[in-house]
Amino acid sequence: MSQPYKAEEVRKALKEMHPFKSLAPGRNESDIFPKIRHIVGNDVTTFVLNFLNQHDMSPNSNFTHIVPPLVHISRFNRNSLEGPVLSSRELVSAQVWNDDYKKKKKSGYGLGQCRSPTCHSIFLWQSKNLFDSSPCKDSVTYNSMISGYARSDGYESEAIDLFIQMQFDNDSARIDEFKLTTMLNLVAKIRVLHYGRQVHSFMVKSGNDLSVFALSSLIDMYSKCGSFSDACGVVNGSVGEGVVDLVVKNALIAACCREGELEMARKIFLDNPEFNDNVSWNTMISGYVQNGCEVEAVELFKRMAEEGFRWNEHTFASLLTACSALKSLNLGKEVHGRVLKEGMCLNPFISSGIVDIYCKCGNMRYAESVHKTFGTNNIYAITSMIVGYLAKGDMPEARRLFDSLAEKEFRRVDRHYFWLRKIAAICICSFREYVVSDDTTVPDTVILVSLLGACAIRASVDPGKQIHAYILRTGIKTDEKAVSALIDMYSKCGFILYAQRMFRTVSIRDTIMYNVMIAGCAHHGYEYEAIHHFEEMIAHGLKPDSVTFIALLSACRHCGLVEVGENYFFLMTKDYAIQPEIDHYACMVDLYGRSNQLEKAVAFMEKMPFEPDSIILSAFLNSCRANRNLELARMAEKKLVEIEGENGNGARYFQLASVYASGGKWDDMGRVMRTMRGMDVKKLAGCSWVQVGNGVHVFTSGDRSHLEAEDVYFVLGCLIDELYDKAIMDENLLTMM
DNA sequence: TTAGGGTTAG
Repeated sequence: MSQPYKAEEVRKALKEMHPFKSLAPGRNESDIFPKIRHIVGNDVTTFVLNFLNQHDMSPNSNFTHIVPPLVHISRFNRNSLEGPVLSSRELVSAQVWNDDYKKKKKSGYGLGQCRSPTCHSIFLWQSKNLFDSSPCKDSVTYNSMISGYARSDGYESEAIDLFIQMQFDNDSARIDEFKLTTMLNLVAKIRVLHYGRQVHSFMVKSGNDLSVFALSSLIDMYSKCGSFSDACGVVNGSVGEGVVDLVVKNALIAACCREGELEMARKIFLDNPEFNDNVSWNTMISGYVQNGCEVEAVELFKRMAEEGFRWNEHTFASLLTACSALKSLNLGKEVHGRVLKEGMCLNPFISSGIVDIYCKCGNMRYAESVHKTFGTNNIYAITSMIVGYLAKGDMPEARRLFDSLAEKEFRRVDRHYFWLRKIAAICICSFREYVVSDDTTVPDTVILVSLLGACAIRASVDPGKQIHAYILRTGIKTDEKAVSALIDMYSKCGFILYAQRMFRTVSIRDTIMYNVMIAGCAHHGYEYEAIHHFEEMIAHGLKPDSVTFIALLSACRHCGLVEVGENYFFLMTKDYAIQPEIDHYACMVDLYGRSNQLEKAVAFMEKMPFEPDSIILSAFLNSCRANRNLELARMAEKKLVEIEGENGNGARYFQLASVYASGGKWDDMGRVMRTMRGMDVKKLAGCSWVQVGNGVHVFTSGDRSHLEAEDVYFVLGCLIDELYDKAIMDENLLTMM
């Protein structure tokens, strides 16, 4: 027996949509009903989605009762209100899995991404009502309901309960292959290995473990639950040989990539390549990205098109992740252009990926622009932007974006939202407040690393020390990343001796830890120690990366070690195959400039594979000023105007004016000053600060406004005298030698 | 009618 659900009732339900009145004051249902009917004849699904997107769909909402008829129409009754009589089972199916949902999911525009977060639960809530009221439930009814629960975040235990309960309640609803693969899908999602083993045992006992659906689901479940050997065991260890089903093959490739077994993944991928589809290529590209092989991912991306496969949203999403990791602004812009051409910018994965690239490259202006154009409701894009502003130390902007979240409908239980609350601790609260206000959750080391990073940016040693003490007191196990963050924090807050002491006490060091230590030594004028640490890391068999060389070259430029710097630059490309980035080139130009070798700096800039950016030219301008070389300064000015435009960065014009002033070229200086006129040019004064007790004391050049300025300048005078005496002594010593 | 593989944040 099926419960009928007639079209007439749908019409009645629609006519009773009294809450519509509250949407537009003055309208009544007679205005609304023709509109609905009109839409039903065209694209009702869009209407339903927009409706769901625009309104509160919590279970207590006034609108919830109209969801079933709307979904009903969208699924079964496109062209008229007169339609077939539907059973409750069909309605359950319609609401949990309507055709449009599947189509949209396949094209990358899943409902989960385009409607408000509360809506999915309302589909389920309505489905459950229908399911409970249905007098006749068969196996398919149960499958639909279990599948609906399994795919909805937060309803996983309901799926398990229903799966168990069904075996006691209903003789006609037997456990079949559909239910078992659905349960495997659920286990893969919640990642509980022993549940997976139970379902697998059940499949073997009931003879449901041999179909290609079972195989792919089992491989996926074991892989996602962290048991790669079990995933391989599903195909009897014959990985890559005789895999007949493409989905099974792709599941295996994905499992290998997840495990970091890229060579094995590549072997399976290249075995019978004629069977590969877009998913195979996308899985392989994504595998390279997941394992830090971004360059290979970009190469494969190119080959994919060459071999006649079409890029889709998944392909671009992986490629964007690769560009972010490479921090390549040029590549990012190229991909951005391609994405615009392909019309994929509405996909939330894609738009947030583009925002992320610009944030990682530090170009917040572009990031803001993309973010505003392609939707401001993407929590990933907002997270990237907050982190981008934090990395630049721009706390007010980070705070502004965080506050904007309060107006949006992100789910409070969403783990992304949960993470953002941690950022709030960085932006807004002190660590002490964070610990007190959030004492139900012990922060993990990753959170602590973020907090320490913020302390380092703000050069706030006190909260940094609090966090260090908290780690020691609570006995939280610190990994290499946490120790590196502590070393970095102490170093950037000016406490290089603490940083060095901490570094010495650690027995296991990785490349990142050496990088922060080398950079710390370089910044504090311990150039030879920086070089010593580099040699030590090589001796320990660690592989330096591009950051290592930025830190090393930075050390060289601070003490004018031109030849040593040149050697490292050469070593980096030849021995370690590291492609120099713009930061490496900037270090070299600065190194030549500071050593008064302007011709070498110019020759080096001319050989660069890309145009010098404003940072390089700015460093070069400083050298021109020190050397009073006005001809080269004019050349740099021309380039700067090309890069930044006539209305470029005001600080650069100040810099340029001071170059001309230092050479007595008052006409040129006047010209630059006139260019600045009418522009909103502000120069942020450089300043130093020192924390004494609970107070921070800030000093700018020539500033005598401090209450104790007289004493401060007296001590400063003594220090200058002492340095002067030392310089004289050094000079005498050199003469004697 | 209901099940399988590939895409984002620290």
